[in-house]
Amino acid sequence: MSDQWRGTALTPGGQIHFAVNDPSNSLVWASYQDRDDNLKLRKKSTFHDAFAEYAEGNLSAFTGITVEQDGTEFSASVYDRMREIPPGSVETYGQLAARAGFPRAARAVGTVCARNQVALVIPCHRVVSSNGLGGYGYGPEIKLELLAHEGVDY
DNA sequence: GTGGGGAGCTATG
DNA sequence: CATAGCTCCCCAC
Repeated sequence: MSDQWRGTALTPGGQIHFAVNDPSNSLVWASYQDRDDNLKLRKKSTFHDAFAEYAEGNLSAFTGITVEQDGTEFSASVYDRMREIPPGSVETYGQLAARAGFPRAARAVGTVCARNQVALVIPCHRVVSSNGLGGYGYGPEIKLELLAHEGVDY
């Protein structure tokens, strides 16, 4: 905690708050819902730039940034596969589970998504259910806004 | 189209 | 061990 800092940025889904681990220069938290920590605030960084670029339409602005998030092998694999989904397209929970090596673990993908600490950069919003939009931690409106921004209508 | 039930896999208490 | 979760599929109405 002591070697982290925080920032905010405006994205299509609204104001996002994030935290960066300083030594590793990696994103450890990003959320549309603010939290109460006492990290020092920074106003400029490559992370701010990436969010701004994304908002301006460079949908691949996050490819260069590294993310750190604890979890199991399964969740790590799910997050990896998720980042491979190109902006502008979506994949179902089931398809993602299959690519992660567990064809019947669609629901487990949902659980992992629900506990994702790094919204937007780990693109849970690109994972939809087989019969519709599926859920989203910050509400379906934000999920739809993000997809619309990426050129997907749902 | 609706609704119920169960399979299946992980995460958390 | 039990239960919940951003699911899926199938089978009846």
